[in-house]
Amino acid sequence: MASISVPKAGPVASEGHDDPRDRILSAAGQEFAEKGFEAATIRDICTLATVNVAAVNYYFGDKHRLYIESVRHAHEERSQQFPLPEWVDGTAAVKKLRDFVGNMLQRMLGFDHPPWQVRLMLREILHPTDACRELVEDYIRPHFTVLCSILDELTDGEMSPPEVRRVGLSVVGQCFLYRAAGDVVGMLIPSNEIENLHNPVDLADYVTSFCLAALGKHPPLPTEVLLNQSLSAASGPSDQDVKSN
Amino acid sequence: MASISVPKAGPVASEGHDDPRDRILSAAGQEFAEKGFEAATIRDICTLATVNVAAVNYYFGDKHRLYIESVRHAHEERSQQFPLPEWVDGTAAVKKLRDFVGNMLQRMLGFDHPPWQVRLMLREILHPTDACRELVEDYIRPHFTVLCSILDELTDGEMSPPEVRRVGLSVVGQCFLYRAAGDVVGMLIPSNEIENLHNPVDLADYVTSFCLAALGKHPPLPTEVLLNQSLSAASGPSDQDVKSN
DNA sequence: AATAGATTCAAACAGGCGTTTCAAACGGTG
DNA sequence: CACCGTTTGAAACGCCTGTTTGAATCTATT
Repeated sequence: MASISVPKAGPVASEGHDDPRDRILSAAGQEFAEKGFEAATIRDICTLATVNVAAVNYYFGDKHRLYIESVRHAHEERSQQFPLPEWVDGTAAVKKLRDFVGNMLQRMLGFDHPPWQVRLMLREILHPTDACRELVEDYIRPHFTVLCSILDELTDGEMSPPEVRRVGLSVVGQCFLYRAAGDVVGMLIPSNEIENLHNPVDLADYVTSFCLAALGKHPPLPTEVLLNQSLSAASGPSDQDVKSN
Repeated sequence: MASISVPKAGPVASEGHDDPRDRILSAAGQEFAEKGFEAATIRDICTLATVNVAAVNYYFGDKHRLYIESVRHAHEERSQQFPLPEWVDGTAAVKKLRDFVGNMLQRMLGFDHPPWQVRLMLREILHPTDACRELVEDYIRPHFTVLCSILDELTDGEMSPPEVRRVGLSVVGQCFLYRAAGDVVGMLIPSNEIENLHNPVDLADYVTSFCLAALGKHPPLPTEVLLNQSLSAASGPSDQDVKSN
């Protein structure tokens, strides 16, 4: 009784995408991302995954453990899709910052509709549950650490680590708003303006410029056209294709 | 049948705080804020409000309309608690910006634990439902408009309205991160650092300085001690009071 | 082919949910 | 007091939830 049979808990578990376990994980991620833990139902998940309701209990034990696993699955997948940029030695810190911001915005906002993985992770960030700590340590902290090291390099150690972290949060915050409160932003800003100024690419240029100007590494802001050009020109292997290695 | 009896829909509805309708509204706000729409149960709400379950149907019709009303109730209460700052003619734009940011952070982060009103509104911002549009028009847009006018004044019209809005979102985003993703921020930053650098007052100084520096209205960033002093000194009457102790 | 285990399935379970019912209690008015 | 509309109360109604059951089916080894 109750001894949740763990059928394939071994390391070699899921490869084929028609593995029922994978299908459940994927369906659960989408449902949890869209409706949240409470509102998503096991029946809907199983219908979407074309498996019987009992399969959830069979593979994961219960709904809560399915949720935990689906969050892990989501951020592992997303890590592979958008790996951290890597730069050759000697890359200018300014370019690194622009690449990083571009990568972060691409990851957060996506090209079109952001995939369910991002929305699921966002839910966990906004209303943390057990799955949060792992998400932070495996996914968020590594990214944030890279950002801080870029900022530190950029300012030649003029700022203390705590100050660097604060600036890092400023950078993240500017991007995060669009992801977390995107609907409200869309209500505050005319739609044509959103396309022109608030798309991932232009936003990356803008946020970078804003940050550089604040740090005194660039002229003050209302000179964006020039900055856009210089930054776009400077960005060799552009965003999104970061995984050039 | 089903003609939801609206007992006191008239203008003079609720004053005394032992009005059952008010008690339900308050209890519902807390429950919805803490658990979300789906997870909050009418039975728990009614227990908290010390009324019978039937009272919800009697006063509000159903759970959904109770939710809508509780969101409205929350942002109306919060608007009174933290009204927009008002300045005498001739107040420096720099000071206005600092006041505005301070007010926003106090409203978002509160002195200690943010009250349920803020958390309920946050839920609506993050996962908008029917109640969102009203929240935006009555609460968020007025604030954002004030911020934009301050930024416009600050830059002497050097920036176009769209550019001003973009800078406005940068300011909001930096504050919003702490409210929406506060738990994750707490995991990324050492706790003593949070108290020292990430409290509402110091954050207001920092965000203001960051923005001013980016706009070229102040020296670049790593000179915060000086800026802090000048800004704090400049802040005359209001600041909604940051509890002067 | 036979066996043993892993996996799937339809069906049912107990419990909690939002909502409704209808009678009792209330409170001001003739 | 008797009246009547308003408000409260305990109990019940379906419905849907997560979970479990036990038999049927598949898969691979003997």
